[in-house]
Amino acid sequence: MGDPKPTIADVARAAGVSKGLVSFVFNDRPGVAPQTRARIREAAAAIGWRPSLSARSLSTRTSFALGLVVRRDPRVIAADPFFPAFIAGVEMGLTGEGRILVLSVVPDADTELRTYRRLVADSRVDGVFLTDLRYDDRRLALLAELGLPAVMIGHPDRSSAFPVVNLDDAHGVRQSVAHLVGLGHSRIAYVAGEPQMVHGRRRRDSFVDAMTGAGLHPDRVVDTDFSAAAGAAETHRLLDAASPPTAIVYASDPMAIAGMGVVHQRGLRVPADISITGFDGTDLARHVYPSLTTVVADPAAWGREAARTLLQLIAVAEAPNLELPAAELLVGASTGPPSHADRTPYPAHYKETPCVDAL
Amino acid sequence: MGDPKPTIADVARAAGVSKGLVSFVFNDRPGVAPQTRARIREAAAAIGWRPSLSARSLSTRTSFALGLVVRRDPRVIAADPFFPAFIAGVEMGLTGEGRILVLSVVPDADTELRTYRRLVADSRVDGVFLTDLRYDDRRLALLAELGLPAVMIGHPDRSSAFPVVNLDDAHGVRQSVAHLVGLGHSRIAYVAGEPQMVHGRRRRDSFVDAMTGAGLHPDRVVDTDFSAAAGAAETHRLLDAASPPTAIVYASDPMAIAGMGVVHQRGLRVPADISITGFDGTDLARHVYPSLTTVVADPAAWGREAARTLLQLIAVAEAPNLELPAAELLVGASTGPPSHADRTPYPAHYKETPCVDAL
DNA sequence: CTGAAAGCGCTTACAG
DNA sequence: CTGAAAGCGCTTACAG
Repeated sequence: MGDPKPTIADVARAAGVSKGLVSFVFNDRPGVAPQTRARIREAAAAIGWRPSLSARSLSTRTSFALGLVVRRDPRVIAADPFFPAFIAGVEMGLTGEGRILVLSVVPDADTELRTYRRLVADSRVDGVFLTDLRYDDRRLALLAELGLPAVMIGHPDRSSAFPVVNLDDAHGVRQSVAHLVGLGHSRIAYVAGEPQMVHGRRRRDSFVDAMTGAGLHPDRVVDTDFSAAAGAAETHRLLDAASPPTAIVYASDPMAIAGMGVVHQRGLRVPADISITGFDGTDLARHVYPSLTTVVADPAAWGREAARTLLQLIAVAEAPNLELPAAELLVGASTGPPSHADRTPYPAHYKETPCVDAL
Repeated sequence: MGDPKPTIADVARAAGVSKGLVSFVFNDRPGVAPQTRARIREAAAAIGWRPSLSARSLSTRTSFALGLVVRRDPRVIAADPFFPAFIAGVEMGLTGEGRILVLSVVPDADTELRTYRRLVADSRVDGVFLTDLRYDDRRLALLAELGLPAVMIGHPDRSSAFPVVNLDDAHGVRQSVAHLVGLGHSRIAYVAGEPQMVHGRRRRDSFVDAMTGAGLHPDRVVDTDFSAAAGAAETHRLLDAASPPTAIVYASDPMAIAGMGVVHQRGLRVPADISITGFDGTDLARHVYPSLTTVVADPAAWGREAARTLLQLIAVAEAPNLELPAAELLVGASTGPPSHADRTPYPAHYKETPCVDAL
């Protein structure tokens, strides 16, 4: 058997007070004499008692946990550096708060909504992080109906009572366009993410705006599912066009790297023939050749601040919106001036007759 | 107020039985007449009652949750496709079991051990997944002491009472070596992961064994921290050697892709000058140029089976070890026969005098 | 500022 | 096969 776990009654007995008083002390409620408070703390420490979470959960209807439900294709999420960094950041924001993170990965919208319902029905979480907001996102109404506190990661498409923690990633897209225009590009394409996602379309819109603002036609914009495969396929399509782009802006680093692979496969050079920019600032982007010009954000800071905001919302029923430093362009070696004349694609046997032999 | 949530008492009243009997039915305990059982189920469904998890947790000392504590540098984990896929698999194994996943990302060993202690002290989880097993892994003794059920993802370095769900990844490394040897390579290098991790060293050992078995000297083996930066740095070092390798086997796809970047940066060709193989079978590996020869495993299946094993262990106090299909080599375009003669590195201005212009 | 008691909503021997 | 009661370990009005 060993020593049975001490309970609040043991502490009360040791300190010569009632259980209620011990509870008051451990919940920082006023109305306990400082010396009594100290005596109770000492008694608890001596006995090695900590309040039972299960018991507290039952009487306070609190779970001391936060939830993150991720609706993504596992294949896509595996290539996306956002979530691991975001989660690590959330963890930082939770440190010392005695709360944990409940994670769920779901394949589709129905499962997603069912998962939230269930988390609430079982009192599994005290609040949730809303990532990957979509247009007409059904989660907003559901969570409002369920009365579950939530913090939105990025702005939604409509007003909502939940606080927003935002990081302006569109800024990085605008910088990408400005950078390319500054280099002399005019035929710039954009390989977007999922258009159903608010951040996906917002980035795309900011590309269109930046192009229009520069007096250029944003007529080479394609949507994808964010996968490397889609990035590669759309790159082929763009390059097959009668008037192919001289630069391509991608909505993610994996897609940009896949696109770079396509460019190389077709015997074209980066950036001499095609300039390429990514989005995410992944570690890998710095180590491909040529190193990727990309947009870096700080998803860990995003997670940390989102956690703090959610904890505040849960604690005092309201929390202000928060704006984080915008995503910034990091210029690598994958962007450069376009060639002065339009070039036709180089012969596909480039790779069979490698340049190095020709030197 | 709305309608207060129904309790077990409401169901008992509606069914005309005692609360205890309702509890028996919902816990599938024997000794309830089938018709009574049905009547109680109906009453509960009509009322919309589900047992309160908090109340069950308090009386049964069960949390209905499983834990995963990941000790990894967020930057490295972001590039590693293992965890997202593994977690998605765990989710599949949990479906319909009414259990959730608690995730924690920690930076170091002390925090890691403290996290397990805390999960147990607060009865947060009924069992945990042990990934990234290390030599002299202190978690094994700690969890045994705490009495927390655990399932080991891969074999540990010593015997342990916890069940193992294994996937032979070393097989893929052996296949990589055999593939390269078959192509005619003899100077094959290995860029390993962290040597403190059992799977890291086991893969490295199997590389050494495979080389020795082929009558070759495994004298080009370097350790890394699994980061793309380390993969790139070690690649430079290997290629700077007096007798550089003609093929490099990497312990991860991100390192292999970074290594490929280095090779290209130095004006060498893949695979004409250097063959490269990776490990993980990431989506991106198929879309770099040339496409990466890599080793594919099924981390989602690993997660699913690990979840099932852990649930079984928790339910009946024991579960058998499980062996999953081994990781298999997937040949891409990044491996080919070596050049017949030793070549010196090509001039660094390769990229300034591109081959395509020379055509 | 303090104490005794009810309540959170289940589970589980125990007696019948 | 069934019922009444104690217990899980807290929190929280309520009375003093």
